[in-house]
Amino acid sequence: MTTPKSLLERAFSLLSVFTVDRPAVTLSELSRHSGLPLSTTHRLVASLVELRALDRTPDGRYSVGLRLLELGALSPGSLDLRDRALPFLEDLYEVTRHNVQLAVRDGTEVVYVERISARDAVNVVTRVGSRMPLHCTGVGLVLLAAAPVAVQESVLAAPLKRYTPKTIVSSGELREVLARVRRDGYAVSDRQIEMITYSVAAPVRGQNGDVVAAVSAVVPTGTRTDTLVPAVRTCGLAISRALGWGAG
Amino acid sequence: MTTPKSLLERAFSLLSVFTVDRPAVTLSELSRHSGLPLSTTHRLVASLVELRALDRTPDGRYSVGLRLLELGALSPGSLDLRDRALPFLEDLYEVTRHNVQLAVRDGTEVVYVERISARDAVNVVTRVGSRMPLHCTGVGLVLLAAAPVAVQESVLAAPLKRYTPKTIVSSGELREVLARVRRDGYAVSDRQIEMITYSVAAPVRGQNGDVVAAVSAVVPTGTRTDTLVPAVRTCGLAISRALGWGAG
DNA sequence: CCATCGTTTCCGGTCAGTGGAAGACTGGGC
DNA sequence: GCCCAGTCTTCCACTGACCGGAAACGATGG
Repeated sequence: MTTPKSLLERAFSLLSVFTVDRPAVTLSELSRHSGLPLSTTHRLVASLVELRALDRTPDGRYSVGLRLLELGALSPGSLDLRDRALPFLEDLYEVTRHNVQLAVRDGTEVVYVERISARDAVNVVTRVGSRMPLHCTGVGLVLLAAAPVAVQESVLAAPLKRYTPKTIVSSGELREVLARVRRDGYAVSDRQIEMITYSVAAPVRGQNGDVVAAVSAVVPTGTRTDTLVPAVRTCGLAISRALGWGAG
Repeated sequence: MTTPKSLLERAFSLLSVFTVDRPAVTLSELSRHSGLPLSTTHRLVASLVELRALDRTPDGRYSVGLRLLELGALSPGSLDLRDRALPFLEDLYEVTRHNVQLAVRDGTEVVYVERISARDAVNVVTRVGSRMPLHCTGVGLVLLAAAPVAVQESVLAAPLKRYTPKTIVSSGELREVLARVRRDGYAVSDRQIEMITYSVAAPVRGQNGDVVAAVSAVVPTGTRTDTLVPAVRTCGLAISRALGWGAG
């Protein structure tokens, strides 16, 4: 959308056309949404298909290629973290029976790396690979509380997006919440994204003790907390142990 | 590794340096393994980091960026399929308690899209995003049996890689197996990858009835089959229904 | 049959990308 | 402390890969 210059920028602005709501598009749609001239789009798309970064669907449209899934699976968090964490996420899912999520921080955003949800779970907006701001989700709060000061200040300085009446939008309040998260070792995001859900999140630590990820359970408003908090915290600790925290 | 020419090819040959065994590398390793001159590597890597396709780890090495995870999550199979299938995979996992996998076909290979495995499950070589040939895995056989004739012939014509003494390497035998898979509606891969496991796989159909994916359960050799086969087939049918098979 | 929308091909100018070389930085061997 | 080997970063003049307007091609449908 912005004015791209280098070939790589152009290529990525093409890839950025694909979204959850628009997983397959025609060549001219690609051209329009990316702002690139049609012939340029055509040439670039051909190269990307050649490289399997894009796939041509039977109906002539284009979609993201499996090569990118393959590469994405190598991103930090997907490789080691995901594999080691999955069994414990399963355990947590057994207890909660709603939604269980694993996320890492990328800059000033949360990226979800894994998610387990029940067929009849409260519908959650997040998916694997999707992004959310740090200030309003359970995992976001945990990750933000453990982030470098520069990142925290950067988030606190920017306007905080409101999702519901309960969303924290005051930087002062957010500071307090973060302090509480650090003290307690877990975060609660109560109806900050949707008015029908709240989430409890706990940190996951790597070998050197740094917070590398966060686990959370998302449940319908009204579910009792007393068993949920220990379950989520235990899960976070278990994954941390599996990652070598407190060992060599 | 080949002689790249266009910028995109160069960029992808850089990305291809990353593997499961080598998830983070230094700049000069990147240069060496990709065969690109150091300065070119440096410039390209800088652009890729700018675009978040690569990340710089704290120790100065590079790893695949979360942007690629995000994009990969939009690939066909990851988006609709994965989300709809997950709850049913959970159910199947409850029954088997070992490994449950969901895979799609990409050319003449299987790409795993989702996997659930127990902490103490038999160790399986596959991961999300990883590839395997079509002739020897349960999901591969299901997908190959339903693939266009051109793909089948292409696989049958090429030499079939042997993994264990039980791996099918004769194209004649493979033809018979494929016919059986089509007739029975499921596939069994008995110790064809590792001598300690076998897998049962069933097709997943999309709205128009085409096979779009395959589910499988991987269990230790010796586990009884009589309950496994119906469970896997049922799971395949359930996911197909969730995808709109047999409806509008 | 023509109009419309999407796709593919063509081609000369030009500027983004190239990569050798030289300089900066690190760490570790003695 | 000094040197050296390995790694990373910066610089810059050359050049061929990329650009994109235009025009041909091909469906669809009224």
